[in-house]
Amino acid sequence: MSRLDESLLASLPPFSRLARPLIREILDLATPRRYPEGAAVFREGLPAERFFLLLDGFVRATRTLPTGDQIIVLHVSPGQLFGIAPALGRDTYPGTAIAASESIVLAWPARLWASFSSTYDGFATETYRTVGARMGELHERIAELATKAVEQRVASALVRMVNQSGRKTVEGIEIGFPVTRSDIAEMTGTTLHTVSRLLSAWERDGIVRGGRRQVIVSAPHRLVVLSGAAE
Amino acid sequence: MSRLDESLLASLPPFSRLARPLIREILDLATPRRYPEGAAVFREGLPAERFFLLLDGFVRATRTLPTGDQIIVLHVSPGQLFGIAPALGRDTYPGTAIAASESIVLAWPARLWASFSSTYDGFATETYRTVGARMGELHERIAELATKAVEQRVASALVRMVNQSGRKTVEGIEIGFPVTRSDIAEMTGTTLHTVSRLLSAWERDGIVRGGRRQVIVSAPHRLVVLSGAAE
DNA sequence: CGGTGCCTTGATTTTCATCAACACCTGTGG
DNA sequence: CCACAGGTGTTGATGAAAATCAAGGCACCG
Repeated sequence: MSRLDESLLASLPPFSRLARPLIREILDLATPRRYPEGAAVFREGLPAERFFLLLDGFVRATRTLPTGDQIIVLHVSPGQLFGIAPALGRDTYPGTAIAASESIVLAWPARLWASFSSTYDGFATETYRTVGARMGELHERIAELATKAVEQRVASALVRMVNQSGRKTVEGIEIGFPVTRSDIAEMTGTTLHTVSRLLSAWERDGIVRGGRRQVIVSAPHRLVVLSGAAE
Repeated sequence: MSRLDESLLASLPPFSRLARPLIREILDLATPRRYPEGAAVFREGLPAERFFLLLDGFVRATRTLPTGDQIIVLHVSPGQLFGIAPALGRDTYPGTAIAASESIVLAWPARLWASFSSTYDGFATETYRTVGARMGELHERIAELATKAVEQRVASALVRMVNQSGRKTVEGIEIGFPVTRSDIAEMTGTTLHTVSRLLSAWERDGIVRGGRRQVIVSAPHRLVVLSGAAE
């Protein structure tokens, strides 16, 4: 297997304060892995033996309830750490991580967490900064679920995905990984029927263009308005 | 002001691994404060100048949306750290903290965070463990809001409060701080009308007894069933 | 070329927010 | 000490939003 290049990490927050030789050390401890679309990186409840960095692709974090319903908690974008249960003193993963599109990932054994955070200056700080940001998003989601109507929630979810993974096309901005109506329903706490109706209506209005497992947003600003975000 | 006793902290997770003299040091750096019911410990968006430990009472963390709606994110119980924005690399508080009942709190300046976590072994680890637990709760809440019906959500909220703050009385278990119907609505993303109707119905069924700003749960197990928790 | 997964659309039903009115408790100030 | 105001709680009537029930179509894969 070819050696990984240091530039992969140099610009990412947890590593940005580190000198090249240190990055080399860290990289040499990592195992690169490839996951095809739909493959699980780890599963809810299993021992948290590793933590991960997403290099390329998109990963979906889901959670299954005792009742059997599943919800999509968040999407991980390239450059982000995930599965950082070890950083939070957990010994099992709180959710399942599935590759939303083909993904390339670096994995480190959980026991290295402690040495990374004590040895590499800024590593822990930067990581906890992203934990803080993620908690902020969770609060946001809760607030949204508690107060907003379904239409606004679906609009928000699309806006979020566009911001995280949008790719420009001639038709508008395309969400960068396959999404089904049912996925969107699991993100917003509604049903695929309602999502389908909303997308159809928006398509008639020229706000989005939908395809099979695909959404292209042609009028992002109008979607933001629909989402009821702060003006 | 009288000197604080070391035993206050010795049994609490972030300090439990520390020797008495170290606890003394930490305690001498703390400012004790008292907040009457309804007083704000800190407010959303303000510079996070301090972090806190709740010694006695209950603190409610709320968040206000651009639209003006307010939601109650969580309740802090005695022995827990809160306002730990500094630990997550934030320089403002993400929410507002209000004393739900008269509360006694220790406050430390935010800049001490870094030295605490590097100097005192286990302090950071234990704190991040509680951060992890709190994230777990947030996931839980999201899942609940996304999949459960109002009745189950209200039942869950009561169960949570009972677990956190329940006091045994002759009539059943009483929630340990004043709660209005409207508070419960803000926790569950519903309206005070619906909460009132549910509590009335449950009172007829002998599951709870309600009073002004008070809830006593007489049949906790039946409430757990209603909440749709895992069996 | 049959099957499965994904999507759409209509009809019906349920849940819960909203609108509305009133009762009660508690503390305050005249 | 009483009146009254503001916060709290109850309950009924109504309507809108979204889930559920139902049926079918289309695209992709083996």
